[in-house]
Amino acid sequence: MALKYSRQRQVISDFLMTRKDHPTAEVVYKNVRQEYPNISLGTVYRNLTLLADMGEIQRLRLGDGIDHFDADTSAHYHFVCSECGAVTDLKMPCMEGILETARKDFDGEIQGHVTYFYGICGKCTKCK
Amino acid sequence: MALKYSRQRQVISDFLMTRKDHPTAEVVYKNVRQEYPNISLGTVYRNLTLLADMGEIQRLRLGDGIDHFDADTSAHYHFVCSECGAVTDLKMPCMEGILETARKDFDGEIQGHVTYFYGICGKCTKCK
DNA sequence: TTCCTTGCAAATCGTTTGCATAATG
DNA sequence: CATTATGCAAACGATTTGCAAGGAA
Repeated sequence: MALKYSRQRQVISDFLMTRKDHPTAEVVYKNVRQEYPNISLGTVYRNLTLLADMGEIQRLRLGDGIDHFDADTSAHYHFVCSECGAVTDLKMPCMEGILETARKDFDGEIQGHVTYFYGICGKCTKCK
Repeated sequence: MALKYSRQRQVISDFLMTRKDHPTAEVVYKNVRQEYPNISLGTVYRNLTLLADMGEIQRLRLGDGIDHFDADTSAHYHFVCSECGAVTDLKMPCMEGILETARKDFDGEIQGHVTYFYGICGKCTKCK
């Protein structure tokens, strides 16, 4: 399955690079559509999955049941606002040693961990 | 909305107490059905949601897109096997201070965090 | 020409909901 | 009797998939 170039994939990838708000497939679709009106939702999903599998982007599952995508593939943590659903990056360092701790007393191979934080974002806090 | 007793809710709750493998709604349904053949999937979902909202059980979102339920409501971490999907409890202590760390440099209110580990469980490691 | 990609629509999957009926307090 | 809960089936929202047509190597 050698990969072939596709304008659609390029546009999707480019769009994601410009955003740091971790958009959903639907949001990617709506935006890419402005510049590429014929693109279909299926194509967006297919390419997001493809890019994620290749490790070019990150798929985030943050508890709201909707997948979010992030062009920043470095290890970092996220915050999800329970009020507005906004997803933002946290500046905190990746927790080293957490895997070692988890491996203690565990039968099997622990490869990684997923962590995200939730609460009320700055914007929503002020609007109350 | 005063709660009224229901045999179905009781059976669902009882069943969950006997399991430590964090079953999905579907699994709860299939099992409860043996003892209560007329129960409907909708009722299972409604009651699981109800019990979770009351804090009697925990709803777990572990990245596989399917909700898992846990009768153990104490704070503890989980491991998900990428091979067979099994969910098990980890013995590691809850990470204190992680919220403090996350709050540094953050504009907004961080209320909690979700963490789970993934990899290959002991059973799957041996079967290769 | 090969075979990867697309657009479109239908299908899937987990979950929720409307409604008439049954059970609880 | 007033309400909450149920079974059933239809509705939902996010995502996937089959297929014939289009585009890249």
